[in-house]
Amino acid sequence: MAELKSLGGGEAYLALAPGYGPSAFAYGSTEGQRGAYTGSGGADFHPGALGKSAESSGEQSGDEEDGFETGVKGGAAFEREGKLKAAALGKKPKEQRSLRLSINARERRRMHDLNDALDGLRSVIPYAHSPSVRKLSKIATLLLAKNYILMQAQALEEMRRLVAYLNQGQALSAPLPATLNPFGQSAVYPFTSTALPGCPEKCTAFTGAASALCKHCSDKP
DNA sequence: TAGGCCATCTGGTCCT
DNA sequence: AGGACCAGATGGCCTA
Repeated sequence: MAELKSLGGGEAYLALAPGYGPSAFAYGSTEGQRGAYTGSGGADFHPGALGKSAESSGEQSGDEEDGFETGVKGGAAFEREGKLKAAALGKKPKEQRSLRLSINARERRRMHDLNDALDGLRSVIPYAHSPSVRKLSKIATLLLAKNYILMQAQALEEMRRLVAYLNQGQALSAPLPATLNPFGQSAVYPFTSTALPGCPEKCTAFTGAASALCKHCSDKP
């Protein structure tokens, strides 16, 4: 399984473990050649209909074709098992098959929704969106998103500290302490509860309103 | 050809 | 009972 690189101060926050890095996605093929729901069973799934609402509401009429005529795994086995189970449940094989098709369609829709959500996630992750670059895999998307969130939280924390520091009336020309250097290695994992001296008064005094960047101000009721 | 990634089917489990 | 969620299995496509 992929291992995330630790999130250090100036480290590339979107780094992925080997095999999930950008180079792994830059091998030319454009998306759509694969992963367009043309898998083993999807006999007549419409590749263009990736829209969630369209997918979810107007379920394709190809459910009846679900794998049974396309040689997909489980066809004959299912027929056999279906008959057995149908007998056990007191249902006709036809009803059982219909139920199975319905379940399959539901599961397919669920997975499509999941993929739509992943597409949405990809769209907000900063990486090379280019026709020449293959889209992120699912696992890479999740790992990248995690790192991105951590990076954002860290940047927010740095900003809070910077604001608190400036609010203390320090001269801007003074060298920035190492703990406030956004590019330093002293970054602390987000959501630290470090007290900011004088923050409650100074934030409001300086801006006239509680600072949205100040953890303590935003924590105030 | 092996390995990675993916879509789909399927049965089981849990929840409403 | 029906739906949602999950994990395993299977087979297809693509790249190195």
